Amino acid sequence: MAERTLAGPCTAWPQDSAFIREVLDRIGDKWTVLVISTLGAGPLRYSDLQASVPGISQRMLTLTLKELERDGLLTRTAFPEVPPRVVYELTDLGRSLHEAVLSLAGWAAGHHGEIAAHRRAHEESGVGRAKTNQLLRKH
Amino acid sequence: MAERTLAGPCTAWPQDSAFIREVLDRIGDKWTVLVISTLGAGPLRYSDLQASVPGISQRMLTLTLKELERDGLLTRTAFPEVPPRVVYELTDLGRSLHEAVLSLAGWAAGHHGEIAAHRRAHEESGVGRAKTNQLLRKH
DNA sequence: CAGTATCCCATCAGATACTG
DNA sequence: CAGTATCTGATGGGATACTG
Repeated sequence: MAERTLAGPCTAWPQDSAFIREVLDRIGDKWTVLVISTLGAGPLRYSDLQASVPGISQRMLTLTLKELERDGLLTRTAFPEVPPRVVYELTDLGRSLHEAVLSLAGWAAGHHGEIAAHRRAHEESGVGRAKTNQLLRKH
Repeated sequence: MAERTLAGPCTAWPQDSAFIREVLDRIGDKWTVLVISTLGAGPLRYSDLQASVPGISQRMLTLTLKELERDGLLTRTAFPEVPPRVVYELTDLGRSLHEAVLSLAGWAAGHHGEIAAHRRAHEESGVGRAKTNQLLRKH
């Protein structure tokens, strides 16, 4: 087990494939990385988070925060004042995940142009001409 | 733009947040990383892929492969024989994504124990005692 | 302010059956 | 062998209304 390459049949790395699924289930949803990245700059209260993540609903913000807190990626601190004030802050674990996501973002920024080009090429050669035989008999 | 930290309000990094979404939409699904990692060891034909990724249905394998091909992450080569033989192979782009995913897997393997511990702690203190007041008035 | 509680629907993915 | 086609249940997430 000196080299962990995670290549070949999944049955050869059942543990690792389970771990990957766990992380991807965590960060693969619509809002988690946005919340984590937003908190990457420092602690924020609920309403500020909602303002900093455009489009997120109260429901999804609350759900996302609860899951992240449960997994120890952030802390929730409620101040017994009126009106209430609740502050969310990344833990060390949360910050380390943020860094891991950043490296993925680096790949994304570096290669998304290449991917976009491939998609356009595919639309032209595939939809435009080659597969016409298959597409024409649609109803 | 010397430092790309992806921290703070999402409105401060609209481009990057879009790129992240694109990658996560690609690798965040149930099968993509498993297929990519499986092909990381070398080219495989359709039936071998299905055998190497336990639980995947024909439908999902086909869909996943099509999307990966469209994005230029792998190539599909059909040999005009009978019975048919189709071989899938990662492109350079696909291999670079595989590496990016590996670093995430490294984080997962290194920290999943910590996360699991947090979850257990949460279940004991949260479900077990503290939030009883809220839980008891369930219907 | 910081959440809960419901309703509702669009998409995802599994199972099954069929085909070049 | 390498797919396609169709049906269907699960679930993710938006909109809206209400509360301590």
